[in-house]
Amino acid sequence: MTNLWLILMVGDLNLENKILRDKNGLTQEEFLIRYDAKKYDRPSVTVDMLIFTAHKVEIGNYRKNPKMELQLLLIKRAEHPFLGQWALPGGFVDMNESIGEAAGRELQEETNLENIYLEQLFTWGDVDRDPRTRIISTSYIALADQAELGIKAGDDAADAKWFTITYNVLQTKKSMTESGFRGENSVEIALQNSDTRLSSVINLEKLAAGKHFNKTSKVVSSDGIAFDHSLMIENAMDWLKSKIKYADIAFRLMPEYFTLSELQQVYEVILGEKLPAAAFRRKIACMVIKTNQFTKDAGHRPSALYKFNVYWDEK
Amino acid sequence: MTNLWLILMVGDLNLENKILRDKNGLTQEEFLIRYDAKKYDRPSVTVDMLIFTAHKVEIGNYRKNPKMELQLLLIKRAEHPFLGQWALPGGFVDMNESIGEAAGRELQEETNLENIYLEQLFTWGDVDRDPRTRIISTSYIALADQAELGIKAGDDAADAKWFTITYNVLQTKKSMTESGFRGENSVEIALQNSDTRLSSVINLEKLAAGKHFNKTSKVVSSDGIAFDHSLMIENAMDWLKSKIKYADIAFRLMPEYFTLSELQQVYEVILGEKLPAAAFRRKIACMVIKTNQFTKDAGHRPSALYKFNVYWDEK
DNA sequence: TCAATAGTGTCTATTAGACAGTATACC
DNA sequence: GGTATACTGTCTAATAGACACTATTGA
Repeated sequence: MTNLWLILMVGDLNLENKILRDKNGLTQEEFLIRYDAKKYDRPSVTVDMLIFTAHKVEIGNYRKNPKMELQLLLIKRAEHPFLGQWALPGGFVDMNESIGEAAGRELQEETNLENIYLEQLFTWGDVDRDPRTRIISTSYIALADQAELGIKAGDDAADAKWFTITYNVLQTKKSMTESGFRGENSVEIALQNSDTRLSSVINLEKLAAGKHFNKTSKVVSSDGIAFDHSLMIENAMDWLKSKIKYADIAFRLMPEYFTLSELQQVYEVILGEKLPAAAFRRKIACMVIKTNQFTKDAGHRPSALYKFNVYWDEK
Repeated sequence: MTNLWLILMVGDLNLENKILRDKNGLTQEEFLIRYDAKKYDRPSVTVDMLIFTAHKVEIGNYRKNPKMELQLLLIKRAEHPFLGQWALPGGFVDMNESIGEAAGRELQEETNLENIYLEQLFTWGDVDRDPRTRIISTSYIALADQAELGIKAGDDAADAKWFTITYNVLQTKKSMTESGFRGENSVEIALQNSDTRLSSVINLEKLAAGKHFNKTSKVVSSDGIAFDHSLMIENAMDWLKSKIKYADIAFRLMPEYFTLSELQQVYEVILGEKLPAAAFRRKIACMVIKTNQFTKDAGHRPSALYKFNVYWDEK
């Protein structure tokens, strides 16, 4: 049934193919009827979701601004393999949905949110990355505003929880080789919530020889994080750190109205460094629109509320 | 056999899992023995290679510098589907190789080159993107120096040929909507060699509403290009255009020794615009090392030869 | 009044683009 | 000498960081 429909569609799109015959004398229609999709072993395909949000934590001082934290949604595995460990939300791609649709569906199942920022990051295809069978997985990043979030556990999840994530550079090494150099960085991904702390150490190596180089990342230790998900998390953090410099991804973590201080804190928690306030305000001025609203009860001078300027990029 | 080995490996890596039992009372080992990988239909997985090189074309004037062109390797399909049309080199991922290894293998089969720049771009997972069966494909970009290239046809290829590629913005439209705006660009990907011209027009739409936006790309016409490969090509060109601004990818297209004018031409052909020479030289000064060699027989003032500075990024 | 943050103004150093001007080969 | 390209110097405008300064609230 499905096969027949496909043949018709392709036939329509490529009229000239109707008369072409291959080395066996078959037309495209005849070829497709005979095509045996089960001829080769096939891997399973899944999507894994990196759902981030920015979370304000109140500090016990009425004067002080709340502290901004970056959070990631993880699910405690209720099934083998990695039973009891924490994993990224995700699941198998159905045969009748695109991988982007699968990502959207998983996101909806976990957060009840549609229409939020969602982007494909990377496809993980190591042979032994899943002990069940050969599974290839595409990671997607989703950025959500805390205000509109609600959490619903998926069917293979005992528990879904937000973890505050920090990216700690433990060590950077540089050494010369005969033909180039070797750079070795080791970073810790720490995930913390009220009752659990997860941690993974990853070694990032850059090996340059002549005009070529090789980059590898290896898990040194992974405490409580399932599969190769600590690599996916490191990859996503790295993506955030670099993309925030030239794109508007920080705004996907903000509510509709926000202060420039809150926005700056989001930049700082992702980049892992303090930024000079005056320069920051000048630089993002073109990306925001000032409203005539102000914060209240701040314990100090109130702050103007801003909105994202959707047009900032369109000269 | 394979299953058993996996179980042992996972057992070793996750000692605490040995005693954990799931809701059916199974240990991880027992679960994995019972796991039926054939339970669900699975898509096929392939890799598609975007192999680029920079090619100098002599001009019939002894004084004039040769013109730099960007070239892409395509293969004329000898089999259904899309028999007789041109496609990116690629193939199925074997069950015992990672997708990165599959990309490296395909690259080696097509160009006889190993150890050249290779990076994953995007995974294409639309349900109907291949008329044979559900096929998910990951595109990889490879950048090669023309000097070290040799071409060998693959087994499903009647012919492998280099095409000069140009990226032509046909139209840009911006219009306001109630809640945001719509940006519509239409670009032509033209591929030309001595006896064939291929062309595809693609519509890129950016739809912004409130703080959210959606990007879509659609093939308007595709003349002689198989599958969704014109989308892959547009995606790769876009990637080149943006990444060349902050990374050292241009050098992957250069031979070991090159002039700054040649380098500038590579930037210009990728960006599709002329650059001011003085500013260009200042900006890339930190990425190159001047040698004491010069070009000869140029018909005009000779040019100093430079090498890539592998350390440029490592403060 | 003061603690804490919000927000602005100015100086300096850096850098990109504009553009003119000099240099040097080959015919 | 003329053509084409190689390469440099200088002016200007824009911008990031440094830093000092002012503004505004709640307790």
